[in-house]
Amino acid sequence: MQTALDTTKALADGNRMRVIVTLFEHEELCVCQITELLRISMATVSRHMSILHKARLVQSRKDGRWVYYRLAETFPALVCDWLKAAVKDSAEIKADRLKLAEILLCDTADLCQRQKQKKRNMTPTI
Amino acid sequence: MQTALDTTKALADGNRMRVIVTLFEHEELCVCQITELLRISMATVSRHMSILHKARLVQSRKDGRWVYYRLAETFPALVCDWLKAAVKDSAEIKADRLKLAEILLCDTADLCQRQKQKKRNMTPTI
DNA sequence: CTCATGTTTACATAATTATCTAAATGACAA
DNA sequence: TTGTCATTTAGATAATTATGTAAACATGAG
Repeated sequence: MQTALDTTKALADGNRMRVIVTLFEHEELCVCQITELLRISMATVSRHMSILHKARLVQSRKDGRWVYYRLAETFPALVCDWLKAAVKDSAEIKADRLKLAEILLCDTADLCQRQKQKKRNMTPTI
Repeated sequence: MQTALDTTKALADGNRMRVIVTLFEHEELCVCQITELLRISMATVSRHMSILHKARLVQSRKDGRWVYYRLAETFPALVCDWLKAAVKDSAEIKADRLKLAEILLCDTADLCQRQKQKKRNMTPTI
């Protein structure tokens, strides 16, 4: 039962579900692209991807300094079919689709820069 | 996406998953039968069933003082098929199968009594 | 109605999970 | 090597979830 439970637990988080659904439509995404999509810290994205990986829902490929994630071949086909249908009309998912189209227009390296940029532009508190 | 998320969250707990899998094989179960199976407090069982109900995975029927739960017609068929296959060889689920066979031999009323009995037999701490 | 009984809800607490910042790791580039 | 950059891991904290006890609710029996 643990394996099935790992699967449901991995999918029981909004951010992780958004990543999975996005991967239905885009072969692979690197961490900084996902970070830009979800707008949470890169460290948190990394932890989410690790949970998805341990549940064997995604697999990763390292290309230089970048790590790309894609759906794993072990992703349960029936769950995949169900989820695709279940989120078809979701407003949140539609918004992600548009957002990702924008993100894909950017160069990957620029995206990562953008993360840093945000930090530098932070108005110091106090 | 929220509906899909409610589904995965509802299934992302060991006790709730055990109940669902048990309901694959038994048309309906009352709260005290589930309580006896899971060996947690009746109040907690009630909350778990409420979560499953809100996610539209189970439906309930009231018969006098008893409440019976069964799989809902809205339970996603693909998830059902996946889960059945995924837990087929689970030791935990097999044990539940045996345990439930025992439970079904008892009269429903007696089962509830048994819960009380346990309390009375508790050796008082200090 | 009153009482006993099965279930649910309220409240408090323990356990788990999500998140951030900062430090560590691994890989390319100069 | 040394520095820089993308990612991961550590450590701390906030938020969520699971659980038990006790009180409230609902229903059948006398």
